[in-house]
Amino acid sequence: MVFVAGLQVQPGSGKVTRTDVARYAGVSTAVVSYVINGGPKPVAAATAARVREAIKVLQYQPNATARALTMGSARLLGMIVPDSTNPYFAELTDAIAQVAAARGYALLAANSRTDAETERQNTLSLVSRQVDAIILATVLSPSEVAAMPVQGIPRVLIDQSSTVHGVPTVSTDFEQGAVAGVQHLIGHGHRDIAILVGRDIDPSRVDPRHNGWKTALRDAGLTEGPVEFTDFTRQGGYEATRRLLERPKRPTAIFASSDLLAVGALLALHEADLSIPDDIAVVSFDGTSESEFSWPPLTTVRQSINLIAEAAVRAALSSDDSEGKAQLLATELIIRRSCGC
Amino acid sequence: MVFVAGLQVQPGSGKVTRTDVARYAGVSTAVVSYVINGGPKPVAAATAARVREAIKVLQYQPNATARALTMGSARLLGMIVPDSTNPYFAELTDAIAQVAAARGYALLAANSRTDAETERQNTLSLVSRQVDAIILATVLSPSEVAAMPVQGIPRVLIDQSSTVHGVPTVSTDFEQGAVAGVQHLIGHGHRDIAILVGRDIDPSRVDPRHNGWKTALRDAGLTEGPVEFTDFTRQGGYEATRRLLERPKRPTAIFASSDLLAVGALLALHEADLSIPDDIAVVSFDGTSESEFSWPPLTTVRQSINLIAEAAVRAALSSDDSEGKAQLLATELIIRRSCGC
DNA sequence: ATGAAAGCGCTAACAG
DNA sequence: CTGTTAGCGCTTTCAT
Repeated sequence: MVFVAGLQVQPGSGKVTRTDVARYAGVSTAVVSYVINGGPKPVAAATAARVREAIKVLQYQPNATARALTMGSARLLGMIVPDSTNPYFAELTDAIAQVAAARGYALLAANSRTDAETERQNTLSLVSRQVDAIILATVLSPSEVAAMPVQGIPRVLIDQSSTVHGVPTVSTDFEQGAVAGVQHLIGHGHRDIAILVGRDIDPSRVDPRHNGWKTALRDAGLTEGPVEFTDFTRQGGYEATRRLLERPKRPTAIFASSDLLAVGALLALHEADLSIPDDIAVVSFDGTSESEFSWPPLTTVRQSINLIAEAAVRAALSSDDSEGKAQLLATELIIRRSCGC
Repeated sequence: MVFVAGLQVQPGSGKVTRTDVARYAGVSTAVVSYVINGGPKPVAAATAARVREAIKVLQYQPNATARALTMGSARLLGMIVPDSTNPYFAELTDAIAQVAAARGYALLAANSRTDAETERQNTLSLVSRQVDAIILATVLSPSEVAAMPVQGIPRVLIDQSSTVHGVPTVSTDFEQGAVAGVQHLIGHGHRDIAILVGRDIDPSRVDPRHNGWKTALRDAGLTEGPVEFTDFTRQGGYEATRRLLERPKRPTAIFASSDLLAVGALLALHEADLSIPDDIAVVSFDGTSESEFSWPPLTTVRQSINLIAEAAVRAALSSDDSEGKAQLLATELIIRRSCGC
């Protein structure tokens, strides 16, 4: 315990409030606010210096909770993803946190574990914590999303193409990306191209990547290859691929709708002693770092995580509805060894 | 807009406060608190029912910020990791969030990007947000950690063996784990075992896994194999392994001190057309899901993420200093194909 | 069993 | 340029 100028001071221990700083600097609490926030009123240079000195000596840290109560904003963004350990979402969450931090916002991320009820709870929790907006990769249907009670907190949908009335969407153009990936395989001469698709909670919803695969095949005059639905995990990709290999006729190429699925597929293929890409070629979707270091490295349809992060945060923080539309971001085909180039 | 019992109600839009609920239910705000929190005062069954009805109709969500101000706790835990996209930390963060959620706490996670200054900023940010505790995988030295002004907020160190006075530590027993992994390689007959180690910001600090490797080698009467320091990334593992392969004498086995490093190593090995485990065996550390799906699947020293999460949250939330010590958790050797078993 | 009111730390309108 | 004060939404003591 230290005594400074007759005041009892315990740097770093108990909570130091703005009142302590004011007393130490011999000013009112308002003045402390003015110097901390640079306004709204001017403060004499000498006074400001005394306040700053007091802040330093007392190791004062403003209480963001109190500030949030007063201001009606905690400068906090919320985010919900279906699987926070999926590298794609891990990278995306990180990117969004960086962009948000640059604007002075922190990111409170939640994991719905691909469960509707958990997502609802996550949403309620974020709402009660007064986040300024929620960036949401939902597992709910548009009508269910619309029905959530969010106290007027803005939301931004990511990672899907369907739209919810009044809720802006920022997403990769899954369908076009899938078209590009499958066309690349077709360009290699493949006629029998399978697809691995994530199973959706809502069976009526179709993955746009599935549509893109169909489109590319149809446009090339090819018949649709086998389709395997599975969990959006490495294990899911592994199991789906094993089922694929048990079929009477083996496809010559696989389009996996995520890196995770592709990584699982690779293992199944290796275990079956198949050579990649000679016996069977693989193209995946996402372009996470993991796809770069698999064996063989995956040719992949890369989503631009940075652009999504930028656009999502901008949409989340823009109060004007000028951005109330759906934004579709382009993909980039990354050529590596798994396609046979 | 809806009118209920003469009151103007807009479910889901503007903020509904406890005052609105009280008015709608025809009670005082105190009573609303009593029924929401189940105390501290009893409420007549009929009154409670009216309040609950009002909450439902108005879609009232308590304001956690205001509650935090009053209670002095936001029921929020903070966490800082050096790389949130490293699957190990992604899985650990998720596990901690689950454990925290079970106790009614949310988790605010930050990424220091292995940068000391960023970690300091992250810490300050969490402190000002009044988190109840900070779970920290630090890149700072013990004295630097101790020097941080944290306003008395408790911290728990994870992912390291060194201790900071007064700060409890929960960590895997890195050294023993490394010993087990290297011994396994020795048991396979390897005499020339290299190690891949993460480069530390603080060069004076040695990775306990490095020590474990030395110990196992010494105890077996073997000379130390080559050591490669590198970034704690897949790319880092890749580059380190390429350097390893350029050396005059190639080791017959590699101990990688993380899955990420091992995955990078695998790619370098494949590119060099080396057969794993025949030409060169690999054992890694962590036991993330990624290690299970690489080719070949990695024999790995698994950290118990769930135990770490449990212990870290318990330590973070226990005010008594009974847990003020260092806890070292045991590892488990997972045998897969990369070691040659 | 219920209500009135103080107070958590901060901001900003208003007054000097 | 500086100070006083009301109020953000909630909890809880103290009255009734």
